[in-house]
Amino acid sequence: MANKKTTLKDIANVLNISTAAVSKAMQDNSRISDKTKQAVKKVAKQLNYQPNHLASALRKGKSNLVGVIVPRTNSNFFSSVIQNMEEVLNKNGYQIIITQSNESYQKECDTINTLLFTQVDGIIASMANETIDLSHYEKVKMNGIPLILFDRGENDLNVDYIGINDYDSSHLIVEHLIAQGKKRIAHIGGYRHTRIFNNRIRGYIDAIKKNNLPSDDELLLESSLTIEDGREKMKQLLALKFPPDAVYVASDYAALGALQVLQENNIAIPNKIALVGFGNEPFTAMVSPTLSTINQHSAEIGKLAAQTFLRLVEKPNLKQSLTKKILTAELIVRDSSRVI
Amino acid sequence: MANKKTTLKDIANVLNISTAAVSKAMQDNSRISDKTKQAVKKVAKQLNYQPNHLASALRKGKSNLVGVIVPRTNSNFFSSVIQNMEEVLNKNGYQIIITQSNESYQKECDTINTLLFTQVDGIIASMANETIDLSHYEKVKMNGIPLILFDRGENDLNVDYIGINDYDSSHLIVEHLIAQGKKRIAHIGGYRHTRIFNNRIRGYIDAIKKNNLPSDDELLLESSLTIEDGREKMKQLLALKFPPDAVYVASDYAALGALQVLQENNIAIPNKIALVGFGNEPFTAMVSPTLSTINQHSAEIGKLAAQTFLRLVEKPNLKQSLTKKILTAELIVRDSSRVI
DNA sequence: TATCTTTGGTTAATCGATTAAACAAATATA
DNA sequence: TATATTTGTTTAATCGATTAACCAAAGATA
Repeated sequence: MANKKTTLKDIANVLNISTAAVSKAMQDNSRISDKTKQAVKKVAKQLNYQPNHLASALRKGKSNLVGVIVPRTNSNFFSSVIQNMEEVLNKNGYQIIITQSNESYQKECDTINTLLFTQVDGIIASMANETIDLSHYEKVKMNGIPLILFDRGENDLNVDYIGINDYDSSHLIVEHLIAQGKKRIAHIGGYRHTRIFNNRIRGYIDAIKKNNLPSDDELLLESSLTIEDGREKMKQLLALKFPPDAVYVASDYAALGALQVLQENNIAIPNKIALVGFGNEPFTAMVSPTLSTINQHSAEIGKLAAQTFLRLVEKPNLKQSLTKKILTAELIVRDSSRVI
Repeated sequence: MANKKTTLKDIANVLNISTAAVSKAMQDNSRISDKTKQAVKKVAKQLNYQPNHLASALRKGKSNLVGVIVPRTNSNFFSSVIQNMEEVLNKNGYQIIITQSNESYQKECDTINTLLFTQVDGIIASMANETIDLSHYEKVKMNGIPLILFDRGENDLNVDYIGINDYDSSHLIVEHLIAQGKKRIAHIGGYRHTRIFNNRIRGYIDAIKKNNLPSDDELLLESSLTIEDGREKMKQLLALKFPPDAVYVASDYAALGALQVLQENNIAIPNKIALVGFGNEPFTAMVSPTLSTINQHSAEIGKLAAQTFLRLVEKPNLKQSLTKKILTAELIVRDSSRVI
């Protein structure tokens, strides 16, 4: 039994017809007789025929592959976005190639090269923390394939973006904390150069001002928002002459670190210090006390990103422009900030 | 500015040489003069040439793509395995396509079809919980490309496997719990038809017997090991006439569910009931009390799987056989089971 | 000087599927 | 009956990169 893969030609030889006829039969072309179609399919099954995707992709100029770039797959947010994206795309005949940037600019560049090299039909990405320079993304645009950003995007690229209203989310959180009687609210944020974190910071500052609360520079910290960062920054806040009575952390992971530090110091949550995270990672409902957070609608984002790609990929002479789809985030109040 | 992608032919036209010469120049073939090579590379850069991977893959009969199948990407174990696998493979010129089976047999079949269709050069997989029938994996073997299993494998497939010594891990855990003075040890396990869970169950039973402890059918439960299952099964154990004084859970997620139930019932951990999980997910070090667990060496598994693939893919007339690489798991004792 | 080697390419076939164009036979239409 | 249309299929070109085989010119060797 030869191990060679079966090709259209093999089927054609068996039936003594042309490969063209076989190809058309497989596609149910109306110009091929039912008799031939049935014969072709029967032989195809017998020979365990697997179409060579490379060949058809080369000929058709389409790989039916979509590249997906995320900072990491191991957060529930990204993994859920991916899963929903995949569902929509699979249904429409596309496969996805998932890659991780690990928050590294260099890895993101490499990854984009790889995806272009693999001839993907489009790229759906969420940018790494480190990324400031955008030339690698410009390269994607120059290639004429759709580029869709989600969550971590950048206006300057002038492409489609799907995300939540980060600015308003900060208002939601700050006003919720004020309603709980909190007066000195700190923010452990991400780095300003990332648009979403910048928006959360701006939202925080404006909400503080709007409500006539003290806006103290000491209360606003930037970090990469890992668990370790959360611990570090929380310690910093506790060491202040006037520590905050509430802390809004721009990521659930960092919030978890902050939570640990509070518990290690036997600080009553939420009475002494209230805590709110961001992202609605599953563990936020599982830690004790349960953590208030923002639901980012990951499933919806995944689906919308996929649909956007599908819409764009149809357009022959693609010329993308900044098109934002902003979902309304939802505050989930749990024990860590429910004073009552 | 035309949006068409540059091909070798475009470069050849500019320089008035053959595409063959260009192709060879790009590969630093010794039969091409340095002058030509430099000229080619210069023009290639100017025209922003991106080699068409489909074409070269088709011609060379190699896609340099490796398919990876995991139940889900959002556990730290799988995400870490993937990351390490990716590192090794990237270094050797391979890209990976990550797919998720979502623990579904049907999705796993679809996924394999997709990967074969995409002409991957090999598949590295960890099987879905649901999977019992193995014919889709047989199809991979018939295709003549390497198949490597990790963590969730199956001897009957006769391929390479990388995992830990699950059977011995159960002994480690049971004996640790006995050392803490525990006498009635329960096991919330996975389904027996999955080899690794079966091994953990066998290890548990044998360790119990070996140490002359009561082996009570009520103390051994099977489930899919989600958080929800953990909660459910823990409640079941608490409802027993003689509840256990220690519970060994075959997954950290289910252990977390069990932990919640214990806390909701104000049961002292570990004094009244000790708890041990499996997998060393990061949250196990973050919950309170911290959760004892088994380190599965995810990084090592990822690297070994990748290396195994690289070794196999070189072999022209591949004929795989059952080759197991078993790593020694390590028990991490934390507060949930440290009685002293 | 005659022959062999080396250098630096060119030509043409190939990977497997797709598809525009051509064509013969059967059927319909006038 | 003559012409037009439909049906079913074949031929041949194509996607872009690779490579075996070939070739001409320059340099080395006897």
